[in-house]
Amino acid sequence: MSNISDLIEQYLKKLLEESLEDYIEIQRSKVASYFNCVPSQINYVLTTRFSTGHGYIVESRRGGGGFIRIVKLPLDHRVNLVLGICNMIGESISRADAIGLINRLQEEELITQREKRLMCSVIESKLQYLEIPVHNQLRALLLKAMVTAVLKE
Amino acid sequence: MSNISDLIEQYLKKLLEESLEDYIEIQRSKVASYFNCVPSQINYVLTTRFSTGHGYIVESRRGGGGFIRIVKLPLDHRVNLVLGICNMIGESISRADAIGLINRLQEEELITQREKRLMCSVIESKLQYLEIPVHNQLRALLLKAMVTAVLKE
DNA sequence: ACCTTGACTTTGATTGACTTTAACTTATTA
DNA sequence: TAATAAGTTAAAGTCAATCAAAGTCAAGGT
Repeated sequence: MSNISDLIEQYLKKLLEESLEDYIEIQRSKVASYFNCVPSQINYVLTTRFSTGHGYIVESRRGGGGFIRIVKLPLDHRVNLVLGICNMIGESISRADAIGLINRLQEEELITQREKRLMCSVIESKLQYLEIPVHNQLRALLLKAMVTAVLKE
Repeated sequence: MSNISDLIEQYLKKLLEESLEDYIEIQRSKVASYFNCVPSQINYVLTTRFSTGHGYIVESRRGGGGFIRIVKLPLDHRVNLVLGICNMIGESISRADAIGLINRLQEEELITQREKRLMCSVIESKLQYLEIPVHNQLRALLLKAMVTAVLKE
């Protein structure tokens, strides 16, 4: 215990709990200097403890007035389902499997018809520049991003 | 997060919303002194947040009695809508412009909050690990596919 | 294995010096 | 006197420098 990363993790989770919203906005440099560490340490904590796999979404903006926003996904069974789905998708997925999964989501009424069309259009768009293996990875990446995004609420 | 540019953006959008017309006319120097910033800051906001990519047209006149007119393009003529938007997107689009366009679609209530989040997640997903040389082109491709999927009907 | 650090990169915002344009005012000329 | 040219002032435009973040990555530490 009490390595800096754990302390920062606890600190951020406390902030999230105290927040009236389901998210917090921090400044990387502020948090870093509060903990007397280099700024990139914050990135380390974010990627190791606040990934989508852990039920968080991290957004940010650089430049003057930049910030990092940490969104906590509500942990109802729907979300668990989707986290499970993300796990299922893994690093790579075929076109057919992706479409199948999207159809499932729609049958379960987790997404609307329009959202299904939208997601399928992404999966099926002709990415003529890419090699096949990269294509499967790209699909997985995009699909997970999309599934996560529709839940974030 | 209270950088001046964001505040100016909000201010102008509010003016546009309150306006009875589909445009507003401002004086650069007035707005600048209202926000206590240099006049060219207004230009920065206009080019980064009110580009045609974002669905606005900016016209102006210099000299005595000069002004800047910001026209909000109605994105609502269903028939040519998809074609027009795809045209706007072109072969290549920056991350910022893509997000701006998606925001416009939502403001115009052509897409829902969830659909917006979904689309943004695609645009913002971290593709950097896959070695794709042409991010801007890929973005354009995906965005056009999504717009078409969700708006054609 | 996980954590910590720091050099380097990328993105975004702010500023100010300089340029261009348009309207107004005054002087000059047919 | 009316038309035109020249000068003055009041805008807006451009661009490059600088500042202010956050991101990446790899090397080293525990």
